[in-house]
Amino acid sequence: MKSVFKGLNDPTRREILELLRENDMTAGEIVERFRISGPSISHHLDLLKQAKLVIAEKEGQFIYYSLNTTVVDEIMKWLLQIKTKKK
Amino acid sequence: MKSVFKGLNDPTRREILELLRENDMTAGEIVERFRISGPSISHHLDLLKQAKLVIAEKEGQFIYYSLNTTVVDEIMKWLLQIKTKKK
DNA sequence: ATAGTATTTAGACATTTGTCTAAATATACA
DNA sequence: TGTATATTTAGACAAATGTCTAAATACTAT
Repeated sequence: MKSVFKGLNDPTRREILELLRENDMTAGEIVERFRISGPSISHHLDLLKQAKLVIAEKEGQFIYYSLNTTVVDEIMKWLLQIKTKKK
Repeated sequence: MKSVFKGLNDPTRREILELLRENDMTAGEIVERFRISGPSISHHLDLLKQAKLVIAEKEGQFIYYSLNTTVVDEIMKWLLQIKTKKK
């Protein structure tokens, strides 16, 4: 939960999630979309992975990243709970 | 949007939101619920206010804080969008 | 084996963040 | 007016964060 909020709290990471909504992508393809260095993107991908917001799968020399939306449900549940004020 | 994610990215602030779900509270009442100093809580309240997650209303020497859930809708919308993968 | 490509790991560095204490501001009341 | 209460503002400081370059690892193909 904590790691999910952390994962979402960076514009680059949110943009990565938006990209992955369209298509699964390799780390390299993701890097191409940003002006940030490869290692920095790799670090962001690691945080997203820790938050279980993405899944990484190795295919040969590439690593494919894809969205994992099950964790998003948890956050939505929490937000919905907050939304139902008692008073 | 950015400030909302930031607002949500701290356990103390999330706990404050959960408290305010039950009842509107004064700054002092909120401080009592934590072991953190008054100024620190005040700072968290300020961030929540900037994110428009809470509303502050002065009543005499007290300041009442209450939830503002309209911003939560925005986040939920974004999350829903992420959830609807294209591929 | 060697060289090339894809990606991550390591380490450094500036910025942001969360916390604190001390001081300032605002209101209530005697 | 003066004192107590409620809350914020200011400034300091350690820890966390996002970025970079250089080096390491893993796989492919010549």
